[in-house]
Amino acid sequence: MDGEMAQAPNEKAARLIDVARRANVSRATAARALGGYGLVTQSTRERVMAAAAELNYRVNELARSMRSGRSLTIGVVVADIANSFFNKAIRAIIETASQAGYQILVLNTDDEIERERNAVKVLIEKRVDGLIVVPASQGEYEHLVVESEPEVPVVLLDRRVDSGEIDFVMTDDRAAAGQAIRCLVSAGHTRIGLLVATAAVQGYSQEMPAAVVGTVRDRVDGAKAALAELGLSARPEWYRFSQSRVETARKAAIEILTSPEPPTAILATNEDVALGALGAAAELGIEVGGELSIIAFDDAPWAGVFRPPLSVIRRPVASLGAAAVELLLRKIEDGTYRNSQILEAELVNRQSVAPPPAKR
Amino acid sequence: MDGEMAQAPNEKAARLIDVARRANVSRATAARALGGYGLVTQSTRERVMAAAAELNYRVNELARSMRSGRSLTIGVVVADIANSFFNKAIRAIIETASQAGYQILVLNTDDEIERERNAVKVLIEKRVDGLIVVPASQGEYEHLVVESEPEVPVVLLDRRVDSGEIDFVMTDDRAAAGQAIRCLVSAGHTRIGLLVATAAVQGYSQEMPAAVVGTVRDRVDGAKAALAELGLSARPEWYRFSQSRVETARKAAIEILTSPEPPTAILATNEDVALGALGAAAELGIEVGGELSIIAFDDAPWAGVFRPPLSVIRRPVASLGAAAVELLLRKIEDGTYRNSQILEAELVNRQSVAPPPAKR
DNA sequence: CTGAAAGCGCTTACAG
DNA sequence: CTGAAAGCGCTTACAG
Repeated sequence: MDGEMAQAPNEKAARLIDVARRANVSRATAARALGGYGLVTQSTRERVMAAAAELNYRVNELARSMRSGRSLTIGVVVADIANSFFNKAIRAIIETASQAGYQILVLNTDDEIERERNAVKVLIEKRVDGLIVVPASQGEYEHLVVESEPEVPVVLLDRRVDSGEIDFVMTDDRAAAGQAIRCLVSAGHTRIGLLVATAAVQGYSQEMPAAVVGTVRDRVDGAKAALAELGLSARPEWYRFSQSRVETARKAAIEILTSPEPPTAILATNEDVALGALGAAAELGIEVGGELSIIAFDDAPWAGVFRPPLSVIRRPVASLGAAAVELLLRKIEDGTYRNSQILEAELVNRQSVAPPPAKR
Repeated sequence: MDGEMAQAPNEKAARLIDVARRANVSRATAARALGGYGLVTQSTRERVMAAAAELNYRVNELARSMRSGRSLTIGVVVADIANSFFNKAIRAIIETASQAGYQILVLNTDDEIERERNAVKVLIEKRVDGLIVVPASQGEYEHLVVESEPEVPVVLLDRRVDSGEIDFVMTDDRAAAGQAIRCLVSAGHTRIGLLVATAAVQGYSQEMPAAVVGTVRDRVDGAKAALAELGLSARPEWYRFSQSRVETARKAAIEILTSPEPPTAILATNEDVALGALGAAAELGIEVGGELSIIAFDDAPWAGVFRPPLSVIRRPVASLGAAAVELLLRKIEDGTYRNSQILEAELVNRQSVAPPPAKR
């Protein structure tokens, strides 16, 4: 009768019971027809569907979640959503999760442990079914093991913590750093600097900060080990640990490049510090891919277009995001399921690596 | 008594009633003490707080939301979360919203209207308190006016639609494009091409697709109007409308640059197509900031470090995101509040603009 | 195959 | 200042 009016504005949103009444069934039956579970006759289902359409019914997921105990929501806690590596990962996470019917609640921490703790707390209160976290600290992870029943499964992305209890999905950055060093050395370099991005320092420093995250440590250790294997070592003056900001990294790189006997090659551990190194070279009039060789972690969108095209370590970021979701979903199904993953990275040697200048 | 045991794993999560019992008060009183509203004596509050801490109580926001009718969640529907403009905007949105106690549910549409419709539907079902949308289409917006009571306010980001009913926060792209053209013309250019990013086309085309979004149209119209004002016109061969992918845009740019009488300058309407133009120039051995001048929309992180440093139109992306949230929050408070905003963009002329080559 | 009832965990009037 | 009761909108056993 008022079928024509059903979508008029300013009507109270229809509830399940409104649909049920219009279809002349009980709420239970209406729920079954709409939810596609349990048994309903074809004709009942059609009647309910029609009623729902006429009333423009939208299920209240809040109510559904409360009753069913599953929110179909995953919380993502990330260091910096504006970083190109993380945002490609998030894109893959959103994609993979939504295919499975899950939505994503994203929080940013800027790698601050306090904000991470708070983010986890908020997400637990929102009753997410699981958590994907890029942890800010390797040692402080108590907030990540969520004790209550039902347990909230956690998967770490890109980094691990000092607990065997929490699964992670990351790349083999130790091996990747080694690959980069070997590439540089076989091009003839013996003086190789390291520009390392880390949230564990204000500004930048020459010493590795103690609180550095595992992934950062892997990259540094991997580089050092490869160097040692090749009979090389690195001077402290060639190292800088900088926060992940282009401007800060630029200053740090300038120090490296103006040291008495500067390196002829630099390994930069992420997009921001790579940009800093490139900026420093430009400012000092040093030709990249000529006087100075550079390899950077992560194949940022601009890297291949840069002059010279930048040699990079390409990490399988979309696979990493997808794998994190898949692992998390399995853990949501089965609380005892355990399975960390380490994916391989690939060196894409474009044109920012060249033999070192002959002058000595 | 079992205070020490309170955090033991595998206990059922404490509920309000558990806290209430332990503190010897009613649920209502416990809720008031915890929620910080209503009246409670100091000593009662302390007792409740202590009980909550001992039980490691976490409020169930799902239940709270259902009862209170507010989910403290905002839905964000964006074309491409991996685009540097949008992800900086999202960063600002998350920041601003979380300061006000709201969390963000993000969905990606790749500028597909069907996915946008579905995203809005899902978010409504999750009972978000409001929606920030980068709409994929200017004409199809029925799904964005959510009719039921209570109304779900919507703010458009970066784009508007053909409805006066929906508020938006965007930049004055028409003016910005005009500014870019004037900069190019005063450097001496008369042959200026346009490389336009749009989701309204597969691959790329010379004609402007009909379904192009308002922001794209603004940029093209703004450029054309400025050209006309200066007594110049543009040849169709100098125009390409390309989907927002570096590789596609590169091919389109190559066509422009190899046309019989190629332009000496190009205006690129976003990061992806700017990268395409730069890639094309490199491939053709054309020197940017010499033979070819380029201005791009959006100050991507790499733009200032590029060789030559890229001249760009810098849009106030963080302000845009923050403004969208603030507007939305006001609308959530007051359903009748209306207020669109158009922010100004700024031309940052670095070194990719130079006089055209003298040869003719 | 369908329905009546209970209940998820809160908050909101309403009494007192 | 505190408590008993109702209710937000669903789904889940349990009967029939």
